[in-house]
Amino acid sequence: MEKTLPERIKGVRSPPSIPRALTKVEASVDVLKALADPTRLQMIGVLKRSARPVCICDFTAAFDLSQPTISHHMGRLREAGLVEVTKDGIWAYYRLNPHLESKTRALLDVLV
Amino acid sequence: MEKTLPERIKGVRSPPSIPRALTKVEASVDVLKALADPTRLQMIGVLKRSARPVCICDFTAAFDLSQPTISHHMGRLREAGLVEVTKDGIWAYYRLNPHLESKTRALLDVLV
DNA sequence: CAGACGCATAGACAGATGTCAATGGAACTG
DNA sequence: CAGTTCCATTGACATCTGTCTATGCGTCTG
Repeated sequence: MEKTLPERIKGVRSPPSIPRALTKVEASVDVLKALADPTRLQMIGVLKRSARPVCICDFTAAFDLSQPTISHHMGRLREAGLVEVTKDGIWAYYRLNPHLESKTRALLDVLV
Repeated sequence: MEKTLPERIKGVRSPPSIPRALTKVEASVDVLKALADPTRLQMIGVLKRSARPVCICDFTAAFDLSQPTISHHMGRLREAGLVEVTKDGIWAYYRLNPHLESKTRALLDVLV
């Protein structure tokens, strides 16, 4: 990774090409992987539109998926740094990470 | 998919929640899946920054991946409608799809 | 304290994904 | 025409991913 497109070497035939530097990209990929699932993208949409943190039990009720699956998806979003959780007694409330990088924020603004 | 967060039913304990409509999201997910790979995201970056179509042989030379793997990744981008190919004799030139939806275009502007 | 409840973790499993070597096909060259 | 070159397709394989059931853990309530 992180290479430069080469000049065409095999000069036998007429060479085309456009050399270019490749950019660092790994961080974006982690966020994209986290968002590249319909359930998780909808979850993020709900959280982004919600003024207050949302109880995860509401997602469990809203999607046709088991409670552990919902928990798994939210965990993926948490690992990617997209959401934060706060516990209140028995409940877990999730909200968008308020300290998202501006690039990530811009991404969400486009997506949801 | 495409549901509404329910009113909290189990009124035994104090209920929280924020009902909300979930949005259609499938199209975005396909694009996100196509972009959620470091090789493909770099490819898209190169194509986006390039004024002219880029020969796929340049990607084969630039990445430490086999030719079939590069071809496979470019195929994924093509299936997602992100790039177009034109053949010139023996060579294949790829460019960004010039008719991307504005939302997709905005996504790429944020990402690369 | 005993039971109920919300949520996370563990384990299992099918299907998708990233990678490569081998092959095939189209187009150019001599 | 025979050989070469570029690229896509195929088949194989290990890993990742999404899903479920079962279980465990912390918290509340009677």
